[in-house]
Amino acid sequence: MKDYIISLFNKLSEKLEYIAGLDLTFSAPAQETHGDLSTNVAMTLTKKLRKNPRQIAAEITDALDYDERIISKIEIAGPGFINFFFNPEYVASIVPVIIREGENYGRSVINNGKSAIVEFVSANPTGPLTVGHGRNAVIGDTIATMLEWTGYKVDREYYFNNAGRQMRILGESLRLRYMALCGEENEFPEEYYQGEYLVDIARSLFEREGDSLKNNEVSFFKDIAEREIFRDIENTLSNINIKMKSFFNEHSLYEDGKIEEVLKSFQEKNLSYEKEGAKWLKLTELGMEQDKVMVKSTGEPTYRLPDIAYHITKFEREYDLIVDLFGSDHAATYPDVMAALKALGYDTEKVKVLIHQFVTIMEGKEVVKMSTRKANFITLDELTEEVGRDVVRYFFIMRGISSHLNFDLQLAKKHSDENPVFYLQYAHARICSILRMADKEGLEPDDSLYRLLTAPSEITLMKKLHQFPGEILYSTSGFEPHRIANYLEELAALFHKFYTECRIIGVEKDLSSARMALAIAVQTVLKNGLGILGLSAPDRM
RNA sequence: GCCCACGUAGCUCAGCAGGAUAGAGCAACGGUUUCCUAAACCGUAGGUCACAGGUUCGAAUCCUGUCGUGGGUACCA
Repeated sequence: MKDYIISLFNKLSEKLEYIAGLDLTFSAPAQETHGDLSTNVAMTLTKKLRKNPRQIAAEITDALDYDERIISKIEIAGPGFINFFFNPEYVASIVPVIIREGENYGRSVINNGKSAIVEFVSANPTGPLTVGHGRNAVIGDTIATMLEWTGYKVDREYYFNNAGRQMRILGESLRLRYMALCGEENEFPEEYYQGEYLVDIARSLFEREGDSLKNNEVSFFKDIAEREIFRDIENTLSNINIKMKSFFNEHSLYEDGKIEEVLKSFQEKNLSYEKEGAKWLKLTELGMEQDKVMVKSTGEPTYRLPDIAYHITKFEREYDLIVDLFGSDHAATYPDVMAALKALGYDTEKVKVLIHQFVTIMEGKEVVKMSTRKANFITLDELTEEVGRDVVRYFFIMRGISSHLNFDLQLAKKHSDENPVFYLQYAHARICSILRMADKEGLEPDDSLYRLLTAPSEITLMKKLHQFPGEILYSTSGFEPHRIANYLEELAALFHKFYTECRIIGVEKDLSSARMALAIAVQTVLKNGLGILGLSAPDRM
């Protein structure tokens, strides 16, 4: 609908010069009496034209040449809004369109031929994924799907680091657990990984191999811990419907010599220096506040160097769009990396860094502090088992990524039936049920009869259906997956209202067929939308 | 101290490319089923959009400051 109005104004700019090049905005007014779409152009032009806004609005509307089959009325209201009213018949013509496009309704081709990589989760394999990682996982996966719906070919990637201090401690933790089973008394240090999962791994090792592994090095145990934990992580992700295309090991950057290459490039560009035995990156020269260490005096690189090298591989893999999704605890790290990449000549415009805020876990009124090392966490698996995949996914996607999220575990467990996700799924199940029933009655849908759909609740419902493709585009360009969830809730509400006001079965036959077609259109959009969010669309509940 | 995000109904949160009377769910109260699924629908009540300035014809939305919350500010990632 908006597209049509925009095309009108584009044509208009030939007649009225001052329209050309304007940043036009059209929005759906809050009140129905204000029309279907509204624009404030006239008000924004008052200064430039030195005229009364209503006068300008009149000038514009007089010059507009529109198709009366599409627009029924244009009026000037309030301080100078121009309100457009659409012809109900045009609104209803969306039904056959949706039925024709089916599972593709809402997809667009604007990014066809382009490729994107979305990096997310990226938790180091030191323990099971927690509820905290869940938000990252679900947001990342949904954004990837949204990008696919606009035409991108998308790769989902998980980046991890299996070297360094934390992993050594992990290996040592497992070794100690194992040695204890072999009968060797030991003290388990407080700073080691306390989690039960390591005890489990140790136990299965002992059951399989007895005490024959006693003399192995720490690295042997580290490898085992890593392998087992990764298996667990992949399983956890698959439980909430997430499949990574690739797992990128930081260590490979050393083996390929990428790290060395980056160091050399910085040296060549005179962007690094040595001080106190460490190698520093001249970030101050790139406009940052202070220089940072790239290689510690111990010879180990800090996260910056591999992060830079890793991003270079993304550029070398020739993605058109590079999306990084981090929790706010990583917010401080990426500006350094971006500045460095830019200095090395990479087009950082392609990189979109998304920062989501943390989930605060509440147990009633108590805040639950989680730490993988201290093992006082709630795993994502536990949560999924408790409330189900759909609820987990919906919970993490339904709010804006920049808002802090409170998650009351007691509430989630107790009132899981009241989760809004059921509201959406119920609307879908209800439609399926009606269609089953109608089929039994020998009724058939007929989308060519859409002109019969004129009831107010039908019209508002169909206007909502019109908005779906635009909503996807808008949500995707702003990386705002929660908007899809909000949209679907509104659509479901309008359907439920339609359901209570209009009967599908038991009315005149043609009207019945037209309403069945409308129901199918709603079902299609719900299913497509739920699919984008990674949720199931049940046939019955 | 400095940097980032956030502060909207009792609770959890939408709205924030400036627009017309600030919304939803839950919780509270009341109503709707001889009729396609009541996991639904309708209604009542609930607000100084943290606070104070500023920009604007117009601010929950943009800017500045204050307060509060979370995160960061390491030769941890």
